[in-house]
Amino acid sequence: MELSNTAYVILGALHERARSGYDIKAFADASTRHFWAVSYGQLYPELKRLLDAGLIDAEDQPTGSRQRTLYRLTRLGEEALADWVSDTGTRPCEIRDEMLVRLFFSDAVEREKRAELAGNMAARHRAQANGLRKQSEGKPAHRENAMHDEVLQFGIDLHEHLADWYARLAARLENE
Amino acid sequence: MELSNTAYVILGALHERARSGYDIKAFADASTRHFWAVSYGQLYPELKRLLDAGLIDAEDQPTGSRQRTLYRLTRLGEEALADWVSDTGTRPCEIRDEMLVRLFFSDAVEREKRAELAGNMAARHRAQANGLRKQSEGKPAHRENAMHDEVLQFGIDLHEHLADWYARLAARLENE
DNA sequence: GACGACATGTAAAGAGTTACATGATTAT
DNA sequence: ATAATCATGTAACTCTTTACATGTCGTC
Repeated sequence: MELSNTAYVILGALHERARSGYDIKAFADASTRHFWAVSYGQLYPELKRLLDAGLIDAEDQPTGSRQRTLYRLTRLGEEALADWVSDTGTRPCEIRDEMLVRLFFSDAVEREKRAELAGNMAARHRAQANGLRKQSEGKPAHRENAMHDEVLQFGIDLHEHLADWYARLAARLENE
Repeated sequence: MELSNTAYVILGALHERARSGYDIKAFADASTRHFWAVSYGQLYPELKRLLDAGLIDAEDQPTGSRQRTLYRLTRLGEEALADWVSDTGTRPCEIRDEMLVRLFFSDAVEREKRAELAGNMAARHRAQANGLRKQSEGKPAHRENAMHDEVLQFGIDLHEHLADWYARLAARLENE
């Protein structure tokens, strides 16, 4: 049975430790968000599917009268995750950037608008780089999750590159 | 009435000149594809909506008995496009990269697999950079569409950056 | 007592892809 | 001839977001 990529993000989150749905969401927001976002609308139905498929187990663990379901990987789930990660086949990297579409068609508007748009894009990526950097400063490196740190650094470098690129463009457009 | 971003890509394509649906798709594939892809499944229904909304005109222009509908912007469509491009407000840049998700969780597999994955990602972006470069080599610069060339160069630089980044990671993982 | 974090979920809508179906024209 | 390109479209499906609904726990 085919699993969605989001399902594998869930399996990956549970590979580290048992988590609640809320916790999985928090994990994704704090780590995969910049290249794979997950919303509650997908998360909870997906957890049900993974449970039915026997890839995860559920355990009730309420705090007082606040309900809480802890999920953990089954051996089957562990295997499914390992198999999936082992596939090194090429897949497309999808980018959808509304501001870049506007920039692409911005010959239709005045130079000032174009420069402003480019400047805002630079700021957007600078902010994102800073947000990711703040994440990386907090926690010490874990040997068993070295790739988590690599990918975080990847995001910082990427958004720094993008911020620099748009800043240069904005400067050129301002002095045109 | 709210238009989708894809609708604006269509308006933008028609801003340059009148085009058929097929031609709009070819334009998008050759220019906006690397940051905003468009499929036939969206394109033709969207053309109908834009027609109903009065933002574009349709003219029948068959070649022999092969049907062909040429679309062009109305004044209303021209205004809608200019208004949309003039909005410099910040919008998120969405990235969804399945291979990067695998890389993120690849602590679960052997070093060789990790290195192979990173190497394949480097190759993927190198190929994409080369594809975009080929596009840019063909045609001479047009003053009235300067931003088209800027955004194309943006794509080349971006994928070159990504290819370099993953190549360095792959090298590090191989020598670990 | 109020606020922020913890916690679970659904319904509806929207966006987008894939696969299919059909047929004409042009270049090799 | 036959393959590539030009050309139009739909149906089914998948994915994802948004908005809503509900309630608890810990802290200021």
